Amino acid sequence: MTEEQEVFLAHIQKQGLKRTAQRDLILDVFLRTEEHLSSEDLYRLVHKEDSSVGQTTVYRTLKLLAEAGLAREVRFGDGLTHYEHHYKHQHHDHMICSNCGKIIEFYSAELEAIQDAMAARHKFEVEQHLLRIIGICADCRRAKRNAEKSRERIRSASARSTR
Amino acid sequence: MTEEQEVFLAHIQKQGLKRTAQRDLILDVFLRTEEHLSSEDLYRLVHKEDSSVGQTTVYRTLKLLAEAGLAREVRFGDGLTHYEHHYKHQHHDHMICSNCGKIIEFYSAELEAIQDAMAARHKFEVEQHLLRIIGICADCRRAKRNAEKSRERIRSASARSTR
DNA sequence: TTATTTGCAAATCGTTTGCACCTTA
DNA sequence: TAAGGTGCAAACGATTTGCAAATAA
Repeated sequence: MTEEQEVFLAHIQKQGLKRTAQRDLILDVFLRTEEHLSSEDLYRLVHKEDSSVGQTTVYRTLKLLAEAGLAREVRFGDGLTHYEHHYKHQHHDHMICSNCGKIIEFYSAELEAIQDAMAARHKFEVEQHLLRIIGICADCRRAKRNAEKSRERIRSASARSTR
Repeated sequence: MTEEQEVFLAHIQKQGLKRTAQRDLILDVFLRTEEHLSSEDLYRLVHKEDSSVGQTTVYRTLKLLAEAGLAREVRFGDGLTHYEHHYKHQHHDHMICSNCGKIIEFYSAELEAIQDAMAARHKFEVEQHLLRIIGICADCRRAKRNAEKSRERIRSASARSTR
């Protein structure tokens, strides 16, 4: 039994809830991914392994995983709720590629320190914070540059042929 | 005519759209607020002044204001889309009180600089970024402290009377 | 006159809930 | 056996869309 499974079991028992095959499977599939899955994403993966599991159970179990401290809800602003691993995972922020959707995690102690200082200046007690940088990732920038070069080659070639 | 109204009119004409009484009113009401309104909030305010305007028109006009650069969509993660003034407004971030919902705007050049540096480190081209700090505001913290003190007074008073 | 806009109602989408049946402790 | 859990279908709430009637250019 992995540490995560133990944490989940402990949470379940502390709350007087019950261990079920569905919950075990959903946790298992969740732990096997390293993405920022939406409930629907996870449902599809779980459904592949046991098509009798319903969407509702996945929604409810993700809530449970969040309560147990194993998952963290993240709203990227696309209307979906995403979940990422949270157990023993350091706090971090996200860069999201608006072209390909890739998510890059990053952490900066300075950033954290300044945020705390800004909060303190407003006598604000921080519960959580969320930083999202949206833009174009290195791969997509390279692809874009290549596409431009390629267009240029075609242009100059056709200029030559019609000269 | 205010500068904002001119910007709106220019945008409308450039797009081959039409100026209407509803759009004028919605812009006017929007400009008179300094909050982070949801579409529903704005609808209620507009409705008070002209009850013939429909919700749909408010939704559509807010989209238009965002395109014209007069409003900015902000998702705080409460499921609603909020809009704030954007024209000639400097970029800023938000602290949101989880108790009373108050929104504090703040800006830190250092924060911006570090974000850009983090992006550069990942060869990431920033399009926009969003920082949200959630916690308890100064007022709510004070109220909480007072409530505690008051509870204590009652407790010690009743202890005295039953002694 | 003609393309655009309007308000309504219906549709949509992610998520939640009510409920009868099933399972765990 | 009692407390919980499940899957389905229906309900939900914010937003969007289809449409026929109204309006600006």
